[in-house]
Amino acid sequence: MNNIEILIVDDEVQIRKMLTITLQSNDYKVSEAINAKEAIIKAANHPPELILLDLGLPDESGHIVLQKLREWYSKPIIILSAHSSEEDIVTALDNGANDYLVKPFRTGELLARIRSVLRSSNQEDENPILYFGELQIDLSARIVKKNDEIIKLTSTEYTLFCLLCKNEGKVLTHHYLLKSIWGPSYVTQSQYLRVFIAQLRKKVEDDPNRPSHILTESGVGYRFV
Amino acid sequence: MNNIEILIVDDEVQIRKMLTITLQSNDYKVSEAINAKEAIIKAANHPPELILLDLGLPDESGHIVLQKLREWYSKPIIILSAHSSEEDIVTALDNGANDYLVKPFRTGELLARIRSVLRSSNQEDENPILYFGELQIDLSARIVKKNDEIIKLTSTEYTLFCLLCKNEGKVLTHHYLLKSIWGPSYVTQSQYLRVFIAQLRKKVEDDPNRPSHILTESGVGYRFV
DNA sequence: ATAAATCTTTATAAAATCTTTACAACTTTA
DNA sequence: TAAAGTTGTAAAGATTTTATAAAGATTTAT
Repeated sequence: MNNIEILIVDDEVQIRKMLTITLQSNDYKVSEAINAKEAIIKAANHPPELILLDLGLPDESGHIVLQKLREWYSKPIIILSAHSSEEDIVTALDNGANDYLVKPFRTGELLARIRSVLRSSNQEDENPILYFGELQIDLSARIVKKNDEIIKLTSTEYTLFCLLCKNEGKVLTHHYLLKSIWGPSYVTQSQYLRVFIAQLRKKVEDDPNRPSHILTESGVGYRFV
Repeated sequence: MNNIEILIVDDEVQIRKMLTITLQSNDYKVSEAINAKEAIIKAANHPPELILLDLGLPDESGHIVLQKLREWYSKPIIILSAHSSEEDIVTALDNGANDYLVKPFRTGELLARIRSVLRSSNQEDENPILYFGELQIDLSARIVKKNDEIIKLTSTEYTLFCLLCKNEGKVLTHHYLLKSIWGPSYVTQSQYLRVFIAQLRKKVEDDPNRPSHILTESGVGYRFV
């Protein structure tokens, strides 16, 4: 079970049953509505990740249900309908349906179309932000803040700082840092490291003379806490 | 003309002609490719907003073209195919196609499905106007205003500006910007970017010498705030 | 077909960053 | 504590990156 919930809206019990079995055996969580009224209520009370909507409902046209849902519901809606007229299809798509399948449809195709619309609706990017006391590093935005103010770091400074932060608490050797940032042919250039560590401390530390985050491990390397 | 460009990939001249006329009369800008090789090259050199891809190409299967495109192209691809087998449909959808239409298709339905996938790829249904201080960007109308006055941006300038605005606060690398706007074969042409950033600043910033919105992250890329 | 607009390329000045140097300050060890 | 080895810092010089204008090429509109 992957916890993706799909709401089936259809008045025919055989179709609901068939869809439910198909979807459940493909690890979706299913809920059902048998008419327009119930569809609106169920969608509102417990919004699913996707809605499969029949157009031929007993109490109200599926087109109306679609319009009402789209006033607030922005996740995918796939129309399943016995009507194959171009007018129905165009109307439904322009009212915000993400796809339109004519009954009888093939199960594999339905599942593929479900995967397709879920894929394109779930393109949200997660934003991993690291927090260390007054410091925060937004890796996807490539931004470092101290007390909520942006600190301007050069490309190399940022790379070095990230490497230290990602290995919080660990001692990173001169050798390792030089190899990671400047490449294997620079492992002897310890002076680079000293210059950049000093610059970083000047920007990041409250008192660069008594660093509280970037600590020196004499003879070995540096450690971030 | 709304400047939304669609690439038609089909080896049959009648179909290309029909599609071109249909799309152009609906205000789309059209380019054409007659085989797999040309499709890849044209998409890479000048990425369109949407690709209509025939599966039956003379030099290589459309399935392969789809896979190659999806390695970097993230905008909508709609398959147009004479094959209606479930296997073809499922394969194409799982390879990243956004929709699959069986030939012969109805023109109105094609246009509705194009509108549908473009709508969900732009995801700005809720708030199609972005505000940043004195600037506002109407994504659906493709209009940028500064202090309520329309700023005239060329197509490329607008695409670049949109990309920056949609990722407000994030640093976008040269590589990413070049790949998104000019295609993967232009990732080394940083000078393009500098020229267009300069032009954008001249139009958008109060003082182009001291930009307040489009910031430079030296050695990395640009950031919009 | 011509004019206008836009894109691409080139050249160069300015700015930012990196590298190197010199020396001061600190740590470790005997 | 003194000597030796390490580390920190500032600043000058070298290099890379960026900004900008403008000329040439291409595309688009009339």
